Amino acid sequence: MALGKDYESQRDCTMARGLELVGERWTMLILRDCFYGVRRYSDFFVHLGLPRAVLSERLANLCEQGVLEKRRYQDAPPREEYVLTEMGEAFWPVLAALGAWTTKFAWEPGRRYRTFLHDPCETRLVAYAHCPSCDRAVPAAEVRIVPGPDLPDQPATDPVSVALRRGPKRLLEPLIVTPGGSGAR
Amino acid sequence: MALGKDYESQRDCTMARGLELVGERWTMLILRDCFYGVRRYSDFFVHLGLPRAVLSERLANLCEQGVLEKRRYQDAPPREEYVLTEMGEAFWPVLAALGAWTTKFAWEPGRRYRTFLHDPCETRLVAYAHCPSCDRAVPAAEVRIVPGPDLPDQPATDPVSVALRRGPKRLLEPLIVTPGGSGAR
DNA sequence: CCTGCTAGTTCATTCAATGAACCAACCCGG
DNA sequence: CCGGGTTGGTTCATTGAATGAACTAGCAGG
Repeated sequence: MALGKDYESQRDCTMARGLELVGERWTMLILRDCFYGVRRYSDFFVHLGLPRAVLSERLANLCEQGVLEKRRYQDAPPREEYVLTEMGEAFWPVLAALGAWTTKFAWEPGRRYRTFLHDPCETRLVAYAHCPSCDRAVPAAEVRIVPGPDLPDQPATDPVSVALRRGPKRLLEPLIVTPGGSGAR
Repeated sequence: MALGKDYESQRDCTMARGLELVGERWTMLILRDCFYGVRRYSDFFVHLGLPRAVLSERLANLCEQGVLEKRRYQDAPPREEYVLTEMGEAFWPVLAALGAWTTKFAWEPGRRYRTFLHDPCETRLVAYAHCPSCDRAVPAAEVRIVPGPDLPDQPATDPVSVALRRGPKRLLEPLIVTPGGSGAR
């Protein structure tokens, strides 16, 4: 599987679950095009230059997941368009964060990169994880990982999953992995 | 190519460029594990359950791009660890946004999802695109797309790229694509 | 009736992911 | 100094997805 969509071993993680929805090749670029205002099959096709079969499959998948909605905007001749749902529009922070990260750390000179400004004030966007209570940006080092609830099913038994359930623990702290029960490293 | 890494047709877009760095299958999950505190080859391996060859290739790639650093933390026996660079740590908002999006829109009941809290105040994180000037979250509809600079090389000629260069334009506004010069739709 | 446009489907080929096996360096215990 | 265990890989046959080209279908307009 190539950038296949399942990550069966990662059932405890929302990020992995998200990647099952949008992590396949081309999918995020299709969503980006939706934000650009692209709505028609043929426009996605000419802009992205991907195989038609892949485009069809991805669009159908995104509709099925509720990220896009396919709707008829004209009856004669029948024409369909793909538009972002509320869920799809809510994906914007992910793309904004990705674009901001690349702009800062992987900018390649000599390319005509588009930029994104806050229209009213013409300021370049940034993207943060945010704490609604403190009302400020939260760096990874201040984030606590909280293991998921105990459920009747069997939890993952690999040493790393076990260590992550031992919590509490913050991001970026080295994880102490104990292979089989004794201390390591 | 399966979630291959190049998107040659998308040279004008920082998001596509970012996906060339981290968009391949497994790569973002490796980064997530780095934030979890995983550092050793064998720990990535047991936790992710991916083929060793893929893990080796992805780690080498991330090091080459400057996202991770491979360093020896012990000489006898020689042991290596992979840690996030400044660039790698700056990727956190992308993962946070992805996790928050999934939590809100694609939560599957019956899974032991980990959650992420701002440790000092125990508040669940959100993620936004942010305007440093207005100091507030910026929804997609308020964002202006600014075409990249004019450069000596040949710009993309597909109708969608042409339409995007006509700007100014906001995200989510339907893009008027003119196939070959006459109005469409 | 003929042409063109949109929105696909089908299919042979290519290339990456998978998974199992193998390998090498090193430590430790006997 | 021999054998077993751990770490950190590499190699390779197999599978399955992406690619790209060809083909199809519905409909409008002339």
